Amino acid sequence: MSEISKNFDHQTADNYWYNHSLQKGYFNSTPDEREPYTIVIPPPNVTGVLHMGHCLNNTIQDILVRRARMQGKNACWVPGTDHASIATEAKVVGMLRERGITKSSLSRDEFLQYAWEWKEKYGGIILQQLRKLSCSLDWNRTSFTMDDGYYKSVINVFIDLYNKGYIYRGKRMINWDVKALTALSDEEVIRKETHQKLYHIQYQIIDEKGNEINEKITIATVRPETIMGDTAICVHPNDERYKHLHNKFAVVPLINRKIPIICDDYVTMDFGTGALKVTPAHDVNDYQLGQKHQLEVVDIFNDDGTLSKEAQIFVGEERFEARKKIVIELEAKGYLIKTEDYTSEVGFSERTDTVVEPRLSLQWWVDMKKISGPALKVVMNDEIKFHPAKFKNTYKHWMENIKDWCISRQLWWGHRIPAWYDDKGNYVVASTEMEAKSVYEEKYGQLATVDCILKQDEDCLDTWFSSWLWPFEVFKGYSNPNNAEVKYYYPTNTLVTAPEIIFFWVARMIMAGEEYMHQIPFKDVYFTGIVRDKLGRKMSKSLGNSPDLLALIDKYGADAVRFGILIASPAGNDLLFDESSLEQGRNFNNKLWNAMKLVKMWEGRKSTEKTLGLSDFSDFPTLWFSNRLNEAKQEVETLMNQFQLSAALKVIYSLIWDDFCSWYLEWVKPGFEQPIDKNVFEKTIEYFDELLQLLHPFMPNITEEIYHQLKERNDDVTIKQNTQHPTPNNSILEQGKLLKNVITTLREARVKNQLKPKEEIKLHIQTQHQQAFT
RNA sequence: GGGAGUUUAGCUCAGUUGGUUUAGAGCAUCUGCCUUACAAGCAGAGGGUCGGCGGUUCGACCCCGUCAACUCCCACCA
Repeated sequence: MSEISKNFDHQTADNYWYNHSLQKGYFNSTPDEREPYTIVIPPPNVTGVLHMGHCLNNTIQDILVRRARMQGKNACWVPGTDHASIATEAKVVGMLRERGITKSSLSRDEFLQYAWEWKEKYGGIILQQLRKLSCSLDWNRTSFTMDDGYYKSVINVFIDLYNKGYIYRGKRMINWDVKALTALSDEEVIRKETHQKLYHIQYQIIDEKGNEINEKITIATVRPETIMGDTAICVHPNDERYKHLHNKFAVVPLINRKIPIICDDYVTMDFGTGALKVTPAHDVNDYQLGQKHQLEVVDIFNDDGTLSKEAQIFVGEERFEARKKIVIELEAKGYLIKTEDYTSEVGFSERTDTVVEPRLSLQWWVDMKKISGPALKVVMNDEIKFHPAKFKNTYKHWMENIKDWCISRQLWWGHRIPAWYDDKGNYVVASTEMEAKSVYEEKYGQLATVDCILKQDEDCLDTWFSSWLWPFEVFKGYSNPNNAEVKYYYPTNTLVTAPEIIFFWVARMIMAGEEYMHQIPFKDVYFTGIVRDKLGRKMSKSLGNSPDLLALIDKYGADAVRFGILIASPAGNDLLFDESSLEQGRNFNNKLWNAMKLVKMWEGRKSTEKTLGLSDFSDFPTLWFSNRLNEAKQEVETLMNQFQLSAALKVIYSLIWDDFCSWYLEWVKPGFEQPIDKNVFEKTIEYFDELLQLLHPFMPNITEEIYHQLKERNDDVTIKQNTQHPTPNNSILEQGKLLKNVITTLREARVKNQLKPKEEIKLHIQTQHQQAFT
């Protein structure tokens, strides 16, 4: 060991000791006779860079895994990345645009080649960053949701669910992202309060024969550009104002289409004018109304949100441009009779932040009622435990009102849907073209002609349709359910994830686990808080309030970052991130470092004589501290078992700083250049070791380094097994408290009465102590 | 509109099946100290009528009611 520096140098510790443990292969796992402890990482987006959320999430996982490893379990933490179809495709499209290439000028294969190149180049970044955070992942097991085997399993799961009748193809109202040209699930739509205008538009009434009568009806709408898609006007059956218009017709302004006036109690009489224009192609509720009343569906939009030929007017205009223009025209022609300000919630795409367009489309769906059955039960009966438990309510509510899952995405980057179509719209589901042909022939007879080829669906599957297999597919559990690995590692132990993806991911993993492994995928789910800034705002790129994590690691060290984020992270609550907690972590590092320096100074001054420092009160300090240590270990054990990691760290922090450094070390500290009792010295090293072991899962680098600085040895803290913790002796602990009080009182007395410091205190302690303990 | 949750020191949070807590911790603040481990430190100090009101009780931060504020989820009236 080199000379001990004045302050702790985190960079040495971060780099050296972490690489050292990696080289020794401590983090690699293979099945053996030990009890396994398994965590699969929530795979970050392959395009991602480490942010504060990852930092919190992965620090927690690393703590759990390291602790299990130190308890002698076979700890296995599986790393990997998610192909993240929408996010990645957007990045690749952006990259191509910078090079002057448009996606539409490329073939599917050409595009995918660029995408894979991009993935190879940048896809590993986030995993490297996890190393910087000192995460003890089993790197040999790194998985990717589009690895060959994984890809095939996803496809086969689709085929299997289709054959079971759980997957269907249906025309449904979906959320359409006009920028990404893809369908979005409800969960990917963010509703925002938006200021709008409510336009009151007048429609001419005509009778059954088509003759104009002297009557008009006024509807209120925020979307005047969709009137060309109107196929009815709806009023409440009991609304006296409109009773005389039942069974009459109205004329859509500007395009003069005749539409019926229908009645439905869906309409709210006192909202707007009490009359509703019905546009089945462009509104979810209107679509349902349309189905009920068998209305015509007129789709007036193209994929990209411009008006189609069906609109008849403003064809090719962007939807919001068209809105402006149509308002002008309606006003000019006297149809617009009133405009009022109105605020309501509008859906925005989570990915592109454009206004979502409700749209009818043929999509692939999973019938969730058929597959979700056991997933509710295993959470409600605590077979899978949620921490904190309050998320059970949220989960229950969603599961009981579960809706079908739209799994097709109009993207190229992802798992291509294994459906094959002929030119008449017949289709079959099969894993390859060859297979598709034989299934086709079985189902529909011979292909009509030799030229008539089957064409594969252009769409990809939703990203979550691959990641819901993650807990078993990283062990090849679908393709080979009886392989030794999956049998050993599955079910995994703990899932650590964000509450935001409880439905996207957690619920669906439980369903997939039950469906294919006939077992739950994990026993405990720990939901972390959301990382917010000091002001309580969610961290996001657009706000620019997300600090550069790697810069923070450089500045404070990985251990300090881990400490800082965890100490500020109360169980079950959001975390308000503030750099000052990292400073606290750095200071704690330094405190430990200096405690080590102090103890090292005594090394050459061991004496066989009883030569206690400040006090001469026999063996009390060691007796007291060993009991205090055991007490704290029990507290930590209890807290860790309840997933109260932040509280456990606080216990360790105060054990080390207050009890060990401020009390114990001061008590046994010999006077300047005085010898120290050999026994006490050895005990002190022993306590220090145990403290390092306790702290190691939280702050692996400094504990590893001090462990080796303290004493020459052949092993590492990383694999050291935590020692037992006997029940502490309460009367000794009480005596310790008493003694602390006596000393504190004396110190106060010193301040007030100007007593001399050290010698006076020593004297007083000796006499007071004898009174207290003899 | 429906559901869940929160409200304790400047900030972030603990807390008790209701009685040794005259309500605790960390951070921040203030005061004094560069005392041979550590100023990234040490020794002290200040700071809360436990969201408001009412009730149950010998006794409530803890239980009940009510009001208020905030957060999240779900559904949504054009």
